[in-house]
Amino acid sequence: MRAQEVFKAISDPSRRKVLKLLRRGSKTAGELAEAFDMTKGSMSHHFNVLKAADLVRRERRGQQIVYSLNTTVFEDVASLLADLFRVDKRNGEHR
Amino acid sequence: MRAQEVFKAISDPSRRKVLKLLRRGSKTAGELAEAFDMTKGSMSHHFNVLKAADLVRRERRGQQIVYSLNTTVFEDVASLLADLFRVDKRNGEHR
DNA sequence: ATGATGATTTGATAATCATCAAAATATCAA
DNA sequence: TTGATATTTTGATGATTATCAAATCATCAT
Repeated sequence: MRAQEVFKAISDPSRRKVLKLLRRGSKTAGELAEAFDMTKGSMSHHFNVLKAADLVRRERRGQQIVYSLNTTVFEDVASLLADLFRVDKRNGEHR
Repeated sequence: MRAQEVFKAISDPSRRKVLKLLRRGSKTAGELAEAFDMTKGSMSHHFNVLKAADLVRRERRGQQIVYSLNTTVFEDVASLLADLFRVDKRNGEHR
């Protein structure tokens, strides 16, 4: 997993909203776009960022494209975050 | 907690490195800056971003300033992340 | 008060990013 | 193949961000 791409992806509120919308189940690009006050082109950009971070899956179904959450990445992100905050017990405070 | 500021803060590799350095204990601004190939001014900028996100504590000690991890935010970030990926059991898949 | 040291702030610049409108691609249906 | 629909890609623009050099601020020691 690329921490860089994942955190960048999550740092945008629109993209977090997309992820939230996908919690209830997969949705087409159009369905997702409807929930935003933004052009479909812009939305497509966000989808790409989420895909690059491997946070969503993409699947074509006829003329539409269905997006879904990729929950397997969650564990990676979580452990990465835990690692980031894990205080080292050895070695003391600054003096 | 401001999700926006926290995720933005964490999305930068230099800032994540700062957090990692602080896991072993508090460090002065100068000590932290030494670990980077960057001016102290730039580092100070990163410190500000981390502080704004409440990810670090800042304390003056004489003529130096000591930074330390604020681990209490960790729980907030973790639960926010969990929420983001929590799949809703009710309501089915896309049809 | 003066100088030295540690750190932040400011102003400028280049890079990255979000957004739009328009063009391009893919699929379906006639 | 032509047209319609769903979506992505491209090119441009404005906003944000990371970075630097220089200036400023705060503290300490003389």
